[in-house]
Amino acid sequence: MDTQMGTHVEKHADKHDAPARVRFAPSPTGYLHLGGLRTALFDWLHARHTGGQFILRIEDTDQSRYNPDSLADLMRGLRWLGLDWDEGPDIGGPHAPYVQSERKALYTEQIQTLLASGHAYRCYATAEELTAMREAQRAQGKPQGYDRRHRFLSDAERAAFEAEGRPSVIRFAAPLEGKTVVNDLIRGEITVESNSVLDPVLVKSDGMPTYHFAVVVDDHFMEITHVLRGEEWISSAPLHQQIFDAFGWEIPTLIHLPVILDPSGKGKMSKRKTVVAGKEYLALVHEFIEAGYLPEAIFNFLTNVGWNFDPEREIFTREEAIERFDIRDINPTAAALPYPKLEWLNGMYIREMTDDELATRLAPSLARELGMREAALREDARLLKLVPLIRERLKLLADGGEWVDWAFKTADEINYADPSLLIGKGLDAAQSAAALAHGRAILEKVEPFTADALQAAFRAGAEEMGLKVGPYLTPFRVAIAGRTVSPPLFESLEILGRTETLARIDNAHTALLDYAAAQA
RNA sequence: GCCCCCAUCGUCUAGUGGACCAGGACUCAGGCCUUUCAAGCCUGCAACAGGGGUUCGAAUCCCCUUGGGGGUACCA
Repeated sequence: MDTQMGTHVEKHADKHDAPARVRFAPSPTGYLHLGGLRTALFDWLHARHTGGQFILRIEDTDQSRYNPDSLADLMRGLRWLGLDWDEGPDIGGPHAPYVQSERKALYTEQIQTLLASGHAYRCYATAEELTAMREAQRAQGKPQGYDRRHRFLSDAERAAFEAEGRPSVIRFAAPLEGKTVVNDLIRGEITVESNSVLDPVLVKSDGMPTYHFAVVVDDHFMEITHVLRGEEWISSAPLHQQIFDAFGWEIPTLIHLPVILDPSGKGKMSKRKTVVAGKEYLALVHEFIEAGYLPEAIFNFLTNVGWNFDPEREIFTREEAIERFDIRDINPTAAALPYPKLEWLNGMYIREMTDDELATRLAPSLARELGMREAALREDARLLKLVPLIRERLKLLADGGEWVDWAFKTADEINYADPSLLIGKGLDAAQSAAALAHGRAILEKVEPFTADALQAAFRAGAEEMGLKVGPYLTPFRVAIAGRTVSPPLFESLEILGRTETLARIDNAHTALLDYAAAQA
């Protein structure tokens, strides 16, 4: 940290360096996606950087959209990335509860202030009435929005509606004149005509607050200092500003984060996986978890979209990110996620792991794929021997199975559906079969049955047959792994052992001869 | 339609008036290495949206145009 005092260029600390209270306030309507996780990450980074608090608050004022699986998914995603919260629905805190539907009494109490000061009023318009209004506006090419028809009701008119038993909502009475200025830390002043805020609903007819009202009340009472949220909220920021003003409260510092674009670069990222040019792009956090992405990689990746750790360095730890993160450096430009870079990063993190770490991280999904118990797999000697062979070949943990499954099968479970794969480059079926037979003799007698000894013997064998090493080895590779692409051959043979290896060579040899006969 | 936000390589970004004929990373192409595939190393392609200003000097400041995005609910 640069803390040179005494020079005239000293960086004076301002309020954005003080311990901040930052909330992540999702609505539990669906599964957490990468855009939401990025917002939470920036919230968390700022809270941790300043030594403040990261608060989780659930915005469930729309009960019709409530999804019971959502909260668990959300918390799982945050925990997976290591974003621990200091206050939240599960752990409570000084401003509990942290679920808006449980805070209804507070909103009901607070709306009285606005009603009394004339900053809010009851509106009795029905849904049908409002729909008709909008249709008429559209037909006339006018801006659509509430026309304040009940803002200036006389006492008699109001009494008539009440007597009728009409349900009502409470609307905000926006200033009719002047301009409203919203200050966004990274975008500067955003100015709109005050009356462009068309008296939105604050309290619905069921008595629940709308988002706009609840967010202001909660941010105030929870003493939130910084609000980081998606760019899609810019247009409602003037309303929030006006509500804060109506209460006479100080608005938190606002930072509207750039939206995350679709991988195609067109429009906001979808909450479901999208396919662009035949490639599938994931969107939900649980999908990334299941696909075998590492939280370290996602953390690193997301941190560098909309903010930049260091122009000359791509890989960094979370501690380093916390140290350097500064909300003032957030970039306001919308961004498409560079997915190929994420894969690269994931591979980088995999390559940094020790054998033991990688084995542990691989075990759960691999055990499932192999039909083994995780504990049994973790103790299986084969796993630890395979890990160094596949480490630099893995992009995702979930790819582990296709690299190592052959080692856990028996000879009869390896099938050669396409025997032509057993043929080495530049050879024909007969030559490859001959190579197999030739190598089989080596495998029978080589001592010890280790990678080094096998390598020496096979190199000599290739020379003996007048073949290049690559084509000579192909039949063996496919014979033991069932694929043309596999971990290094000699180490693989050592893991398999002599007996099992010979069984596979024999099966492959037979398959190849049958194939040659069929061709002839 | 109306309101608002944004604008550097294909993508993520550095750049806050001169150190920039614009730096890094991913992707892509070529090469080296090599038992397959990777990894690693080397080289290369590739951008300041356009037009006006301001200034001795603009990627950087201002204006316009264009393009992209967001919003326009008793959803968040």
